[in-house]
Amino acid sequence: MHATASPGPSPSLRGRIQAAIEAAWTLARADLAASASAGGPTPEPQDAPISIERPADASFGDFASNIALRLAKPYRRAPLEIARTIAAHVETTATDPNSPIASVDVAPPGFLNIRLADGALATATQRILANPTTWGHVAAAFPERINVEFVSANPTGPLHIGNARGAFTGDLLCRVLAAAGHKVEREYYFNDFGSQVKNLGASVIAIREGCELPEDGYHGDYVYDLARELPAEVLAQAQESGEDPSWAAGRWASERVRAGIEASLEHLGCHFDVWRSESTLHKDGWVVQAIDRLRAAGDVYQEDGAVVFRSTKFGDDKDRVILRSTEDAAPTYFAADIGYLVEKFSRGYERIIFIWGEDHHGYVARVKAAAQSLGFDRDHVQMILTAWVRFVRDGKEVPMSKRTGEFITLDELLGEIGVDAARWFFASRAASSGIDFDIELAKKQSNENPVYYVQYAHARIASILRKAAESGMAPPAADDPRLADLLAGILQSAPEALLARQIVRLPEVVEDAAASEETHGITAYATELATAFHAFYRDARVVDPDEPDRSTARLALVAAAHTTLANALALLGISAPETM
RNA sequence: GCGCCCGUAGCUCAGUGGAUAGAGCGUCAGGUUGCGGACCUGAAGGUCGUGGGUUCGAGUCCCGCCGGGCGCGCCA
Repeated sequence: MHATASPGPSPSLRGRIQAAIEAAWTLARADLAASASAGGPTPEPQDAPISIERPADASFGDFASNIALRLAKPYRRAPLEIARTIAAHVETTATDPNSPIASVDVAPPGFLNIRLADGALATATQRILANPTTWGHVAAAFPERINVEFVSANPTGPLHIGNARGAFTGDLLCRVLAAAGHKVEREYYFNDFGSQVKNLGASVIAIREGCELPEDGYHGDYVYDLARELPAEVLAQAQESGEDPSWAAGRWASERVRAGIEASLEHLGCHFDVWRSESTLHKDGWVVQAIDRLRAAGDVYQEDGAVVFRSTKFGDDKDRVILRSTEDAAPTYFAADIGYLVEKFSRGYERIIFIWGEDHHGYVARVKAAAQSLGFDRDHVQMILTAWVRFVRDGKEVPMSKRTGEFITLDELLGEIGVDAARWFFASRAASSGIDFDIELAKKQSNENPVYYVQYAHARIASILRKAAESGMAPPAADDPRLADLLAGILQSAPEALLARQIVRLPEVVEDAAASEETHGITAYATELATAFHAFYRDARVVDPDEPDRSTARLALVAAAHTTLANALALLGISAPETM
C-alpha cells in the first residue's frame, strides 16, 4: 500500500535510473581524483546532465548510458575505467532491495548497460492500477503557465484543409505540455477589424441584392448561405445609424463564421479557452500602451511621417513600421501584435507559444525583437512553425483560396477520412516535416492507418476483461495484498515481462514529447505497445479457469496495458474504443 | 540575390554526437483444435541528395554544391 499511496505524477523509471547513476558518478569521481596521477588538476565537474537512453538493441539491457564516453576526455581517463568505476558504485538489487536496477554491465568502448529489476516493473504496474487517470503524467521541473495560440484563421470563411495542421499541432502540444505538468491555456486570435470584414459584408449584400460581386469579393457557397440568413434588422439598423451597411453585414457574417469555426474545431477535439478579437485589443488600449512603451524605451523613430520600430537593434533584418503615415496614422497589423504581446504577458504567463505556418517565419524575428524591447525575455516568446502541407488530388495540387471559394473545408476532409485517422496522420509527423497529402490516397489508406492497430489492441483487451467477468474473474484491486507476489510471479516469464517493459515507458515518452515539443514519439510508442500486447496475447492465455492465480496476475497486467493504451491515445486526442 | 525549413527503404515518415540506420504501408513466403485474424512469424528492400571538414566515433555538428518548399510590403 505504501508504494501506491501518493496520488499524482511520479518520476519516470528513467528518471530514477538517472538519479542512481548520478549518485554513483559522484562517488566515482572522488575515486578517480584520489587515484589521479600528478599529471594535472582534476577538471571541474561537468554540467552536462547524465543522459540515459533506451539502447538500440534490447539485448544490451533496459537502459544504457554513454556517460563514461563523454567524460573520458575532460577527465583524461580511459572510458572503460570510468565506466567500471561508476558501475562499482551503483546500488543494485543485489545490495539494496529498493533499487530499480538489477545489474549494471560495462561494454566496450565504455557503455553502461543497465538491467531493470523485476520488482521495479511490479511496482510500476501496481501504481498504474492505483492511479489510472494520472498514469503517464509527469511533474515538470519548473511548472509554467503557458499560453498557446493556434489556428487564428480570420473568420471570413470556414476552416479549410490548410488549417488542419496548425489545429492538430497546437492541440497536441497543449495536451503534451499539460501532461508534463504545465498549466496550459489555448487561445484563438481573430481579426474582426480589417477591411476583409467589410469586404465579406459587401459580398453578402451583393448576393442578397442580386448584384455583381465586388472585384475582391468572396465567392464560396458559404457566402450565399450567409446572404440568405442575414437578418433584415442588421441592415435596417445600419441605415438608421448611418453606418456603412457593408460593415454591419460584415460584422454579423464574421461572427457567424467564427462560431462555425469554433464548432468545427470542437468537432476535431480542439477546444479553445480564450477567443480574443483584434478590435477589443485596440479598444482596451493595449496597442497604444505597447507603442508608448517602445517609445519610452527609445526604440522608435519617425520616418516619412510614419512611426517605425527599430527592430534591427534586436536582430531583425529591417526596421518595421508600426504607425502608417497615411490613413490617420492607423496602426499596422504588427502594431496590434505588439499590443497583444503586452496584453498576454499582463495575464501572467511565463511562456507564450505561437503555432504558425512556416510562411510566417519572417515574423519571428520582429515579434521577438518587440518582446525584448518591451522588457520581456525573448526566449519566453516561442514560435513553432509547421511545414507546408501540399494537398494533392489525382496528382494535382488542390488550389486553396477563401476569396475565390476554391477550397476543401476541414469538415469535408474529416467526413471522408475520420478524425482519429487524421489526428494520427498529423501526430506521427514532425511539425517541420513537409507533407504531401494525397486525399484519394488518404481515403484509400485510412483503413490501413496504424491508429486502428492501436485501437484494436485496446478493444481486444476490453474484450478479454469482459470475458474474464463472464467467468467471475477480474483484475485485482490496487491494494490487494497478494498483488505484489502475483506480479512478481508472472514477470519472470518473457511474454509478461516484455509487455510490462513497454507499459512502464509511458512517462518517459511524455517527458520526451514535452521536451522536444513533438508528438511522433507518442504514436511510435503506442504502436510498439500495441505490438507488445499482441505478442503477449499470442503467447499467454489470460483467462484460464484452471489457473486462477495466474489468470488474476495476468489480468492485472492486461488492465495496466488497457490504461496505458487509453492514456497514450488520450494524449493524442484519439478515442480508445471498447469494441470496434 | 539574401534568409529560414527540408532531402533517410518502392511509398509515407522516425532516428536527443554513440553499439548491426528503424517503423507503418506495399511486395513475397508462412501461421488459428483456447480469451476478437482489424492478429502473429519471417524475408527481400539503403552510395542516409552530393563533396569536403571537425571528432575516438557523423544520418546527426560546420562549410561548399545540387534539388524542393517558404519568406523577404506602411498587405491582412
